Amino acid sequence: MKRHAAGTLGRADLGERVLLQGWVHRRRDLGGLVFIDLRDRSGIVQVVVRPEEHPELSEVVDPVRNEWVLEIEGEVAERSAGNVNPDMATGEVEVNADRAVILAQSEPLPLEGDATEETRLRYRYLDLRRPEFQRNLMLRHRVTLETIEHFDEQGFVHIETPILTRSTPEGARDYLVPSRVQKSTFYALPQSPQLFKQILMVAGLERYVQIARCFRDEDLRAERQPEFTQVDVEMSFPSEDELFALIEGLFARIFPLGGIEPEVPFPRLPYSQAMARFGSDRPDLRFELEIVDLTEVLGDSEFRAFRKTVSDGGTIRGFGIPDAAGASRKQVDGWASIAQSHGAAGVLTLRRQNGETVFGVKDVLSEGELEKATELLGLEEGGMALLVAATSSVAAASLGALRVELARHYELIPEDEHSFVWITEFPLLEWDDRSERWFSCHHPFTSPDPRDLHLLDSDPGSVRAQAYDVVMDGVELGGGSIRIHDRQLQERMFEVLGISREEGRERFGFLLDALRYGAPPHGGLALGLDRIIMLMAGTSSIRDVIAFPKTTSATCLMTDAPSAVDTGQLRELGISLLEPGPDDKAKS
RNA sequence: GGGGUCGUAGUUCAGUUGGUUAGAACGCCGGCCUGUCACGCCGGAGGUCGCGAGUUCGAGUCUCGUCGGCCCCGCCA
Repeated sequence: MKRHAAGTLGRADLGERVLLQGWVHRRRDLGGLVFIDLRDRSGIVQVVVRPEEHPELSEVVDPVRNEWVLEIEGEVAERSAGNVNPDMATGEVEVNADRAVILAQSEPLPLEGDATEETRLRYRYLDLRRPEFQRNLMLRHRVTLETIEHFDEQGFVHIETPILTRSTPEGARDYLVPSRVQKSTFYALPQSPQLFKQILMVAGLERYVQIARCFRDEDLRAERQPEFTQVDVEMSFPSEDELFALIEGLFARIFPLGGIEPEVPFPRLPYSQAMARFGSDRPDLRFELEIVDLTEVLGDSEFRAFRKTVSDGGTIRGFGIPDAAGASRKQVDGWASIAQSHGAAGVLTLRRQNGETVFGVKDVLSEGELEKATELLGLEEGGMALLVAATSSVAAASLGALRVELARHYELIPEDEHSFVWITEFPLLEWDDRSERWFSCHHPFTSPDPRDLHLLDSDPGSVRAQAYDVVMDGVELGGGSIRIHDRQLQERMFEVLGISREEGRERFGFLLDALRYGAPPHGGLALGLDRIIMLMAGTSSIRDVIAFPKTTSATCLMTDAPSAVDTGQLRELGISLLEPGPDDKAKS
């Protein structure tokens, strides 16, 4: 007999003989009557065992406990009116069992629904049994399929690129894999298939897509794992508009699977504006709290901290929050420490109460200054503004973080709304004080904006890139750029980045070579699949949409990876350890 | 690398100013129960208070160190 899906049974199956196989979700033994909620991937159905009618069956079922695996045969029956369970998808019916086989026993689970994440990660296979996890993984499956199909329809080809590749020590730290055959050399796991996809364009594939695993040996966050999945895209002869439309089309197709209907096309916001108005290159636009520049208005005030900041080239910025004037000293202190963690000295408040604006520090601002600030901040009765005086980047970072914190605190975020936005015109380069050189904001193959090309030598910091990010609800979902396809320009970029001719040859020679043989204009982007699913599933950590994620210290609690290896393996690789491992048992 | 927070029964937690035998719920074990659906009722077992030092007559509680989970900063071209 064919196996039936427990969660799909209903009135349509009345009188049907069914075979069920699944887990005992819960067992209720009333003595002369036993109920078993049997669960499989599709859901749960109630099975009834009547010892009086089937004594032999009763004997089988008697020792059964939660999470044992059973095979049940029986007939689908209607529940009498008073016994219907309206909270259950299959609540109108039940299965009268006449045969039962124990397929597997189970010890009591070391885990309940509300277990700590540590316990849940150790017994991941048990946690994954929970319906919400199964839903998340099935959603991920669906989105992956739809994504590949979307790109297929647009003429893209799914191509796999190497996992064992070469280290390109610009950017994130590489995961290294020692070569046994070539002693003392290492492969690196790809941080992204960047160079390969560009080379595929040179190879004439024109349109490439890959569901690609990427690896970065950097510290973790709720939305960052050492290995993660990108929807990696590259196309020849592109325009930004075409690329944007392609991704908007994808989002319009996949997000409804999570009950979200994006409005296309997405608005576009230049990076400089995003930083100035929202203090972030991934602004959450579901709420206002827009940042205002008060340098002009307050820079000349009696308040010494303001004067000093401005004379040192800094700025004074802030934003107003309606109905926040009643915030306690303790709350403001908490916000100050958020600003401090981003490098600011603290925060200052402006409160609008009883028709006048009061600054946190008494008697240092003139009435005119207060008036102008009130107007610029849009402060109304009962409102409060938080101000930060600092360098432009510290002010932006602090206020950007506070903007999100305050919106959460005052519940200004409409959780059922969503905002998609393209952040465009990223800077090409960023100065690093420590190593005293320019670094690429995106990567060294990003094309400068042709309009700014003439500034490349005279004022590299103000050159814009043909680079863009796509952002949803304050989360960066992906980013990309139009690439350099001209060898001379690429070599010039290396020069600006302080990468010598020899160095460039050694690290990226194959790309430079490829660019000599008719490289088409090309560009693309990569989307963080884990983050997309996370937002669709409505969770706040990508661990919830990855079957086997790692902890914040990059370990796997289930497998205990990474682990020490025996000395024989190391010897074969020509490796000796400077420090003994954590559980170095000197296995040999 | 830095900051915050948590770690007590199989699980989730409570545990007062340091003071007798460390509690609860769920789970587990035994018994009863024919319409339950978080079934109910009666009884029982279960603890290296993450680990290691220290202070003290006495430490789950205080101090230092250490390990681990989570969040954040740095980092993530």
